[in-house]
Amino acid sequence: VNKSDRPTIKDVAALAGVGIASVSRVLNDAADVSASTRERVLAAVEELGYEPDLVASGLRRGTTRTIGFIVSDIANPLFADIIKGAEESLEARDYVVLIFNSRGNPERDLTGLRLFLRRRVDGVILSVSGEDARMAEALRGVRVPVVLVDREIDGIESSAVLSDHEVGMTAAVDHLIDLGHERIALITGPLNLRPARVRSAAFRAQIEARQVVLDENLLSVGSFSSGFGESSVDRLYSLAYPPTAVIVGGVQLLSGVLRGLAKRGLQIPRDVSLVSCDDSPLAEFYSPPITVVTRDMTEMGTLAGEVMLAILNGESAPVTHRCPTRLIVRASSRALG
Amino acid sequence: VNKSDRPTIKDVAALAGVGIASVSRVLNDAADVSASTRERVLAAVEELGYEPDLVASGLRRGTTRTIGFIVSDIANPLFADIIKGAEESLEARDYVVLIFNSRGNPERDLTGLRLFLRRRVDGVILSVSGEDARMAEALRGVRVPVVLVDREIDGIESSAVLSDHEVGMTAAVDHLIDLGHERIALITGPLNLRPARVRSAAFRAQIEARQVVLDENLLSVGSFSSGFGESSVDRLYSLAYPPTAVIVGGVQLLSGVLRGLAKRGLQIPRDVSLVSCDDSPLAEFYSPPITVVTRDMTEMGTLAGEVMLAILNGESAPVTHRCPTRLIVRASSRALG
DNA sequence: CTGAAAGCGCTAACAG
DNA sequence: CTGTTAGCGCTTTCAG
Repeated sequence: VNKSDRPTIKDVAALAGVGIASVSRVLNDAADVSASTRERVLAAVEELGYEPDLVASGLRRGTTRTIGFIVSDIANPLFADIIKGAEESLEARDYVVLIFNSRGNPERDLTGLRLFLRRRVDGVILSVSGEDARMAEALRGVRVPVVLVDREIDGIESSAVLSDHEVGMTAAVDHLIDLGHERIALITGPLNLRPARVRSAAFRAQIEARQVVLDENLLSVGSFSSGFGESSVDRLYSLAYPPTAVIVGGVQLLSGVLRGLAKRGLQIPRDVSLVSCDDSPLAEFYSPPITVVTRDMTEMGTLAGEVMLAILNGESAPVTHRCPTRLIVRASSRALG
Repeated sequence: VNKSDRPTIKDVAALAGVGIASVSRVLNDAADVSASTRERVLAAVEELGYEPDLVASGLRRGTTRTIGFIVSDIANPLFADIIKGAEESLEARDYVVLIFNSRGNPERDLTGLRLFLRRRVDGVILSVSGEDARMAEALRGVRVPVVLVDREIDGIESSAVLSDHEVGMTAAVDHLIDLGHERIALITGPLNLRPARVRSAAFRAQIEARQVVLDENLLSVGSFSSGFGESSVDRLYSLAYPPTAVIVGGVQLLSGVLRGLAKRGLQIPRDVSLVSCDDSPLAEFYSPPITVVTRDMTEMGTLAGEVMLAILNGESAPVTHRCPTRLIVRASSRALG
């Protein structure tokens, strides 16, 4: 036994009466070891309660079998699903996923990235809080595989798993216009985050494609927070010509929007039709149930994990996967009039 | 420069024209180094973009400045808040939090614990999926600090941060009885998880304390899933004497209960009064808004982090913190009749 | 004040 | 088939 109270490979070797290399062999390769050696080693491992030190082995091997995942908001259930998916594919190959929550703060993105690199993670998956130049700069020096999830960073050509927000948003706009709406508002997060950026671009594009006049006053782009949802409603319904329909671009935004609408006594769908991006228990069980654009986050995570594994296995060419979004029509949207 | 493309302390030392020990000194102690040496080292670090290898330093120092956190369900926003709190206190002291999601599977709890120990985390915080004997056994051999969050494990005397579910549940029962309800149902998760165990014990105790007849048929104890909520409602409303009020013991259970109630055309609070444990956007914005027993999860996380830091700093005596729960009366509960 | 040297625990040649 | 040995990159005595 050694000075510390935690057994090392030496202790196991001594107890088993073999060399430390044999212990290592039994625990790893399992190749070319006699049955008797194996047995004695295993017995010693058992008796000592030995757990190999992955820090030491990582130092020696140069790999930690750890993937770092930076998410912009762990409180958002969508991310929980992505993470779950990524864990599933990665853990199947004996990688463990380390999660860092940057909480909407691009500064923390950088901190998290540095943290991971110093800990020698084998790869990073990013759903960061900011897609800015500093992140691009930081990423340029990264020598491990990088996979972006629903994020795009200028000048960085890494693999990515992206949602087809265009399709979903286009469907949402079409749905409302088909119902006779022309004054459609969009409330969404900051343009430096892909979901908001792509959604608002698709929104503008489809409004114009359908020959509807685009009123810039009906665009409310700012943050994904519930508070921004509420203040946006306040502003929109102070307009001379308020919207007859609202598209909400985010789960937590929805809470705020509902609160704002309720506060003003506006009823859904009588006074306003609502479509929200990303499903949630609130959207599903609200009365009336909210029409949403939904997507399979778990699948995106799984895909991200698989892409990571592929890179780790040497398939080097960066790939981009696009994941579908689709409209689920519920009771919050109805014909104008 | 060395064979790999990542600079090491040696490269820095060579470039600065000093010994590697000096580099280490500059980067750590910062004690007893001449200004000129410091400058040259710092310049070399900058030029090379050197990032110290925490795996190597961890091996040498015997500490990784990493705390492992096992949560039973990362998709539950409550846990996101706990994690956020823990991160805040721990990161302030330069520890990083590694999260493992056991997804309601006690088997995965064990896997996660082993993973953490092999990676030489400096401590573990547990909100595990099962409080069983196997976990107790596994924990007995752990030589790093352990902090339990809203969990209790027989035979393990580690520090813990616990919610006062008794107080909240007692208030909920009192509230409903005061409103004239006598047939009160409880739907909650498995008894091998503290929140469900304590809540149902408190429920029974207070029902009896108030001299109300306890009907075992009104107790629905099984899982925290939304599906169990729905099937429980089905069963409860097939009884000859269905409840007039229901206490729901969990956030995802609530979705299922609401669905079940809606399916049968039962209106809240006209046909049934509802109280739910733990607040959520769904509870807040449902119509009618749901009366809930709430608690500050972020604070629990912060506390857990602080307790961990205290142990890490050598304050050895295990402590148990109790965190308050309180009733928020909304529109889902009203006088019977 | 600073460099040389000895490991932390493990794996991967390299000889037996 | 198995033991010995040389590091992985870093921190920390121990002598200068």
